[in-house]
Amino acid sequence: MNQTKRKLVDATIETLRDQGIAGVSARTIATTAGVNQALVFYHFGSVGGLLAAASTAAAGQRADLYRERFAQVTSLRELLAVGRDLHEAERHAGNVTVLAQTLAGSQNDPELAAATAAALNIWVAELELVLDRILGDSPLAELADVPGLARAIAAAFIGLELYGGADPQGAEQALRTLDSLGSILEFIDDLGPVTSRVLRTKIRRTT
Amino acid sequence: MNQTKRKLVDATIETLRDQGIAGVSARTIATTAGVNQALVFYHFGSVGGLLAAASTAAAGQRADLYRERFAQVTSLRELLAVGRDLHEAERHAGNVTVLAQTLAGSQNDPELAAATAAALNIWVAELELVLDRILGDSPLAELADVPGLARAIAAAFIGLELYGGADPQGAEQALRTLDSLGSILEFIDDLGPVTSRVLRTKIRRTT
DNA sequence: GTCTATAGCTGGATAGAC
DNA sequence: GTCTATCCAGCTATAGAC
Repeated sequence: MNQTKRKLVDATIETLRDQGIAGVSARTIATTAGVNQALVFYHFGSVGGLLAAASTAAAGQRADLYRERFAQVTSLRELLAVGRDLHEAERHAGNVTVLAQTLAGSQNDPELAAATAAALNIWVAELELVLDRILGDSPLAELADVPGLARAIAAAFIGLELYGGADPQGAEQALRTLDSLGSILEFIDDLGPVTSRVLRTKIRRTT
Repeated sequence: MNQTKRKLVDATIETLRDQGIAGVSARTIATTAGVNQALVFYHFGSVGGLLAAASTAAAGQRADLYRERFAQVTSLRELLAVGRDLHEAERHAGNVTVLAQTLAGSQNDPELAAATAAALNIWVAELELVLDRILGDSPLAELADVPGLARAIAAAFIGLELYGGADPQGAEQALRTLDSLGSILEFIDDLGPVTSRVLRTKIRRTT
């Protein structure tokens, strides 16, 4: 990848983090990158194209970084802990914000919507791997189908990220509660065979 | 409230729903409202002021509408069902999208951030009421503190809304899984006294 | 309270020199 | 591959007629 292209992608992430989707333009990005505004169109065709590329790049790079951490997760609580770390680290780097903001921008830009969905799927795929491994034969796996759960977690994570932008304390409060919920789910995970069977039956009856 | 002001607020909601935060401007909103663009500044001072007003209005009106439904909720599953209805109904009306998009716009606009946080708190307050009533003395209430849980639910809901804009099928999959998770939590809610005690002990040990 | 008109700026996008 | 220069559309915001 070209040096200038990379600079533009990095600058897009930075601009998205600091200004939000409403603050991005070929000019603001190019200024941040220290290159000429026309290069946005030369390299990416349009601002939307650059946003899409940045969205994909941010997700790809970061998922690579966290793959090893994910691989070591053996419980829901640990998964939550990784999520917390990721939240902290990426809040400053801006990679989660990129997803949140491009997601918001996807409303009126089908091309960006496709790219953002693809970027999100990178994370979702990682989550599916972890969940498959963690849940294994626990009662949780039986009903909380892994693909759906992975998507719910990713969406909730994005929502929390955005929420934190408007109300940091509220978001922190929510995060603490999620830790507690993790304990509950872990409890389910550790159920004895008898109680576990009761749960299974109960669940089958309600679905 | 003035007729024109109302028209502008309604048009803002509509524009936010159809174009996203990146697509709003005094002109696009005024055109949708069928009034002159200068009136945005006359009535609301700035586009940001109008966004803030729309955010507050959308949340207030809708919370009023759903208060009765919320009051009849007696279980987590029912709460989820109301959430699903709200999701469906408001996706078309655009009131949830307003929150999601103004939340995204809050990144670089402190005034809008404050207004959006206030709007979200309207929903959070409703949720707290319901959760307090539902959870009562269940084992869940002991650790999943209600204020944090209410905020987590609101944030997740917003995240799902945004996610649905980029990947409708993925969002639907996630929603289905949340229904299942509701069953699990209800199971916890119905635990016998013995198992319930085991859970409490376990939880105390981990926090 | 609502309109027209306009100043002044920033936006996307392209042509063409280098 | 990068730059300057430029077109034109759209933007916020204000002044002033009605």
